[in-house]
Amino acid sequence: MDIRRRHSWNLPPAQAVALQKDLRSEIVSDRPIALDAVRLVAGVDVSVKNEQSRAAVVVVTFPDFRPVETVVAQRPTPFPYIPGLLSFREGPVLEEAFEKLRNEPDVFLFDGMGIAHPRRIGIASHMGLWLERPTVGCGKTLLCGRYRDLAEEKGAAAPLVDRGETIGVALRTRTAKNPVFISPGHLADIETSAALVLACSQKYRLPEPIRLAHNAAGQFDP
DNA sequence: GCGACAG
DNA sequence: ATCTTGTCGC
Repeated sequence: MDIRRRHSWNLPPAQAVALQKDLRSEIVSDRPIALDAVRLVAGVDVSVKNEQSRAAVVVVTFPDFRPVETVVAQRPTPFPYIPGLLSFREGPVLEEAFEKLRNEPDVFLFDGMGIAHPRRIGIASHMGLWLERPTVGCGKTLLCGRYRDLAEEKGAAAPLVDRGETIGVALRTRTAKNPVFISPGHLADIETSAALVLACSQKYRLPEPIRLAHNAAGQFDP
């Protein structure tokens, strides 16, 4: 699919932070996802091994998760892992993978944060600006913010709050398992983002599209 | 200054 | 993320 390149990824950390502060005003995080109209959901993930990064995007039907397309891309890892700057590490290889996509997913699920980020522009939000489509962040561990204890049952949720601002939700996708952390990426809101992730969670803690992308990105031979 | 810190 | 075997529990 056609991607709107917004800037170079090749920036020193200080400039990357400045760029995030500049782009954050463009993020739309209060727009409900039209869940009734969702037919295709994409799961996005990146694996890294020996200086090489591999991205995988798996498109599945919704709400029954039949795989309709898988694309992968691989290239040298261009940027170190710096908390808060993940998009500059994974952005280049993701861009390459997205360009190979023949389908136009209604929404993209990312392994990582959306606005639940110190500058409110995690990888799901940032790539949302390039994709110009609804994106949702689904992280396994917290980058910032706090939340109250939540019930043990699947579906239990608690607001994720940072500096007095509600930036997402801790959501239990499996009973008695650790919650995942959901936040809108772009063109989405907290409530429908959480509803979508829950609807995509079947037998495992991670929503099906992300799980499939994780497998496709998997371990590989550099 | 100190602690925290997606993948 | 990745390095890594067996092992405890449903």
